[in-house]
Amino acid sequence: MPPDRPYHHGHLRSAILAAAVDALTESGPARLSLRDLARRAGVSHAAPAHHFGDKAGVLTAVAAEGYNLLADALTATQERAGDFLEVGVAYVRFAIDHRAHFEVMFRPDLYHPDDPALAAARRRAGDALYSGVGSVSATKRGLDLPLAGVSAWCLVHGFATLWLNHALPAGLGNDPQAAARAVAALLFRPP
Amino acid sequence: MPPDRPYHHGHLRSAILAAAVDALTESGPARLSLRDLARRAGVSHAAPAHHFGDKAGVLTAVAAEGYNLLADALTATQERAGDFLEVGVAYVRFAIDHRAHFEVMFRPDLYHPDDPALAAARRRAGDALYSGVGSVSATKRGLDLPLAGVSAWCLVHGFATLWLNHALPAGLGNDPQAAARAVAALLFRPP
DNA sequence: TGTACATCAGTGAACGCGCGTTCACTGATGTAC
DNA sequence: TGTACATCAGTGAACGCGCGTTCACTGATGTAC
Repeated sequence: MPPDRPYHHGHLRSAILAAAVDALTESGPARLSLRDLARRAGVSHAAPAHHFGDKAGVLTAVAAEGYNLLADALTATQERAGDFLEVGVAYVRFAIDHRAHFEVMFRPDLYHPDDPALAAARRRAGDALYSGVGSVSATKRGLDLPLAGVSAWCLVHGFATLWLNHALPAGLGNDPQAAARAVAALLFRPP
Repeated sequence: MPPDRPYHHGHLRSAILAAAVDALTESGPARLSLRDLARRAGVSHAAPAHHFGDKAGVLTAVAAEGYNLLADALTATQERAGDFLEVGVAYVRFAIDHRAHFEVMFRPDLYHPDDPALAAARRRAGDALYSGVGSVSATKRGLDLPLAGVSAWCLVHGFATLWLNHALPAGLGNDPQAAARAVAALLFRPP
């Protein structure tokens, strides 16, 4: 009995990508398997490798998608709020809303870091992050601008990572955005 | 032919722990297998499970060891330098010198987070980290003390994570401690 | 000091499982004419 | 508009591998007497 589906999937690439995000959300990168992605996408078990080469190929696509989503989110916030503190908060929100992407993006050992599409997406996100640095108050105090940007990035990245791993003190409350705003204000808006 | 070793290992626990740190350093937690640890420790493949129960049991011991090492490092720096900036730099140094431990410690999904020995070690490290916060200049400026501590922690944790994943701009140079000192000074020592 | 015995750390053969990979194949698509 | 054919996305059976787990077992240790 032939399977109840057309021979050609049509959107296999995006179907496998969506399956990967689901699987990553459920169990993280360590348990990801191509056969599981095939099962989720309803295709034969060899199809994912046929399309992406190997597991790292799938994760490269996930990371690239993540960097593009992050760039979009940071740019939108910068344009809307025009405030670097809010861009930092948007970074934290992205990490929590797109945990699967976020957990892959910063683990280049999991994917092909030289992939052109990935590199372009990463550059977009970097530009979006740093274009907001101009508004950080550190500038007005004559501090080294790129260094201030790195410092801000480290702070929000550390916050996001620790929050996702339930490592931060319970006293910070349940709202990650409010907590991130309070924690980041110390660096972004010194008195 | 019987194996060329005594029937009772004598220090199996520490041998497996050392093997785990080696294996983690080489390939990370995702590729860790009990059979590989047994091979490295020169014991039968079922021995690690006999001792630690399962993989999470091994990683719980690794995490506990890591938190104790971190507590030692932070306390020693605080006593020697008496400067919270240097405690932050010591945090970064620990992450880089003990990458295997560091990568496990903040991934509670990998181990048994309620293990008593682990919880005690984590408390030691937390105390060591926060006992240094009293010297951060934020205090003098009337800021919320615990919040300043969290902020500092996020910054150095983010720096360490991003540095380990080669995500930071190349312009920061090759010396992680010097770079961490420069980046952290913006928060720890506002002008 | 010697003997008997309980304990339990560690063994090793066997098992079933899910995995990635290979490879000859299938059949839908699109282009040439 | 119709036919022939090349392309190639996706199939599915088969493979070997390393894994965690089980379980009857071995033998060193330490205690009781």
